[in-house]
This record gives sequence, C-alpha cells and structure tokens, in this order.
Amino acid sequence: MDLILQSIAKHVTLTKEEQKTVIDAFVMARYPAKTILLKEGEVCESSVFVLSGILRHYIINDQATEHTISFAAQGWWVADMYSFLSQNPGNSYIEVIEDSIVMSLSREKQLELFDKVPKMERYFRVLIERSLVANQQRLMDNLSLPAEVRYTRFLERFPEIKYCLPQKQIASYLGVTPEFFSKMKKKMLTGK
Amino acid sequence: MDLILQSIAKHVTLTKEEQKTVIDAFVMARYPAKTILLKEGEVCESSVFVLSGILRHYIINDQATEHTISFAAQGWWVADMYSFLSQNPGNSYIEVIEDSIVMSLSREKQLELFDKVPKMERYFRVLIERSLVANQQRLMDNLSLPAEVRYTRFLERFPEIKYCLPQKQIASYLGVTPEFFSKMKKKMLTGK
DNA sequence: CGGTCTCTTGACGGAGTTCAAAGCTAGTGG
DNA sequence: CCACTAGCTTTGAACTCCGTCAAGAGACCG
Repeated sequence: MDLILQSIAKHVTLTKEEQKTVIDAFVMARYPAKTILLKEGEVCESSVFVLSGILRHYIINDQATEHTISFAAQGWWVADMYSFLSQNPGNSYIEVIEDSIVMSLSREKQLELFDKVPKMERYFRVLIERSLVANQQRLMDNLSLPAEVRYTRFLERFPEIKYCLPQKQIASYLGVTPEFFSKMKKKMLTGK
Repeated sequence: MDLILQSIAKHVTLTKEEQKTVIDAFVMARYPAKTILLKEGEVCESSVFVLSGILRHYIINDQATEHTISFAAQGWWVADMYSFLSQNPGNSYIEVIEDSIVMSLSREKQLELFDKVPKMERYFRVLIERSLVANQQRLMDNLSLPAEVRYTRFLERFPEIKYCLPQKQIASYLGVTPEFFSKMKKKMLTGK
C-alpha cells in the first residue's frame, strides 16, 4: 500500500497532506486468478496499480488470435489507455494471471487529482513518457529482430514473471504462434 | 507561427500573457531538404513542432537497414523521445524530407515552461498520451496484419504526405523491404 | 550528359504459419 | 484419491509471406 507512494516519490515529492489526498483517490481490490477485469466493448473506467500478483493486457484480433500488449507485476500500472483516456469502449482485455491485490484509480478521480495535486500530473506525465519510449523500442525490435532475440529481450524485461507464464502467452507477446515458439525454444537449447 | 497556439488551444486555454511566455520559449528555424537535425550518438536537445514541410524520424539497425519511427508534417511534433527526456545520447536520426520551417523547444525551456505555465504540462501530457495510444495500435497492427493492410492504414494516417515520399521510406515505415513493397504495390493494382 | 539513387523484376532461401495428431499437465468432480 | 476432461505443449509436413541477392531500367541532379 505504501508501494504507490514509493513509486510516486521516485518522480515528485509530496507533502503528508498531498499523500493523503492521493491515497484517498484509490480503491483497493483483490482478485483471484482468471478474473477478467476488462472485456472488449467495455469502458476502462480505472487504471490499476499492482501491489501483488500478475495481470495481462491483450487484444483478440479478427482471426481470433491473442496479442499480449503487456504484462504487469508488482509496481506496474496497467490500463487500456485508449479507453481509459477517452472513456469510450475499448477493444482490449485485462485478465488476472495470478491472484492479485491492486489499487485502482478511476479516470474521474485521476482528473480531480490532476487539479488538486498538480505534482500528480507530472508523475503521470513521466510514467507515460517512459511507457512511450519503451513501446517505441518494442516496435523497432519487432521490425528488425528475429523472434529469438525478442525472446531474450523479453526475459530481461520481465525477469520476475518469466517462469510463471504459460508459453502461449509469451508467444503472444513476442508475436509468434505457440507452435513456433515451442520449436524455437528447443532449438535454442539443443541446436545452439 | 500561430499554429502552435492553435494546437495548444485544442487542449488547454492560455491567457495572453501565458501565450507570450510560451512563444518566447521557442526558437524558429528553417531547414532545407536533406538537412540532418539529429544523428545517432547525439543528444536530442530540442523537440520540434512543424510549421511547414516534412520531417522523418528513423533508426539504423545492426544490419544497416533503416526503420522509420514516424513522419511529421504540419502541426506535428517530432523528437527522439528517449534522448530528449533523458538528455543522453540517442540512437536515432531526424532528417528533413521537404524544406521545413519549425519551432523548436529545448528540453531546458520545456522544463521551465512546466513550472511557469502548468497548463503546458497538461498539454504535453495529453500529446504523449495520444502518441502512446497510436504507438500501441501500430505495434498491434504490426503483430497481426499483413503488409498490405498496414499500407492502407498508413495511407489513412498520413494522407498529406503519402504522395511526396520515396517508396523506400514508406517501406521502412511498414517494416518491409523496398523490393517487397514494390511487388506488393503491383499486386494490389493488377492482381486485385 | 554521366553518375548516383531509386524503382522494378526474377530466382531462390528462410523465418514463421497452418493444420493435424499425439503426448502432457492440471484442474475438477465424484 | 482417482479418473476425466480440457487446455497446454510438442512434433512434423506442407505452405506463405517476406528477405536476400543480383541485374536492369528509370529518374533526378550537378
């Protein structure tokens, strides 16, 4: 529960009073594995900050194949940004992979917070900036690197969770089929 | 020159005085085609807002192939976000495609602006949010759509500039080789 | 003009997909 | 606690999309 204050403290310094205002804007929640927090067609009313557990954010495209946008473990934020920002129905899913405790912040409360505690606007600006940089990097990696290298990057980026995910979810993050991912892993162990 | 104020006005309302403070933070510049504004290894000291002309932001990977991160025409911003935010050397290039007039904002001035005119922090937050959403969408498109469909999306996204770019640059945005792009275009005209 | 850069075209190769079948794991209910 | 099922993983063969290499045909500029 202090984790969110620690995360904020990395970027801006809040007074005790501001800290209270911030905490009051959140709602704590606990979800068991397999809970679907958000479905296609729904409005993403809240961003969630993960205190413990693991979540996954993904889309299902026209050919009914899943593509993982991101995983979120302790200390990470997750939301369908398009839907959260616009409050229009989104096209993505958010699902709980391992029993999780989260702090969720509604869009309404967030906008209030921006006015009451301007430092929070800075905090979120910096988060989004970093997120954008990471996302651009991932896009470039996908355009120029083979799946094997993307896999090693994935392992570096998500060390906490790499062992507790089903392979098909890793494959869907890398952008390959589970079949190909299986063969690739074998090749990386034996052939190489 | 008013274009930047119009862009800002879409998201926040500035007083006359604030408008002046904002304008004063920028430096105008004019560059002929083929000017390289930023090279790999350099620090991206400024973000630029395009008044007229066209710019391109790209990387060159280990195999010496180019990948276009983005194009920027009138009313768009462009910068190497990683380098601009961290003020560390970046790994990307920014080049002028057609003679351009830009307003450039140094990182230093931007940070001053955030404090002097907090509404500008909001303006940039919103810009970055949109940029992130667009980037996530592009990543998902790249993972799940064939090059032909990505090309039609490209045409929708950059209608102003689609006819004044060399094909190899479009190919490098889509993530295919110029050779394949050439064959694909032919097929889309004849075969289809 | 002449040279450089871009675009086209073709043959071949490789990374990744699809489909299908079989083995494996783990959750679930009796 | 076992048996069953449903989903996950592995494997293989055929196939597709796209890359590489190479050569020729424009096109643009000095």
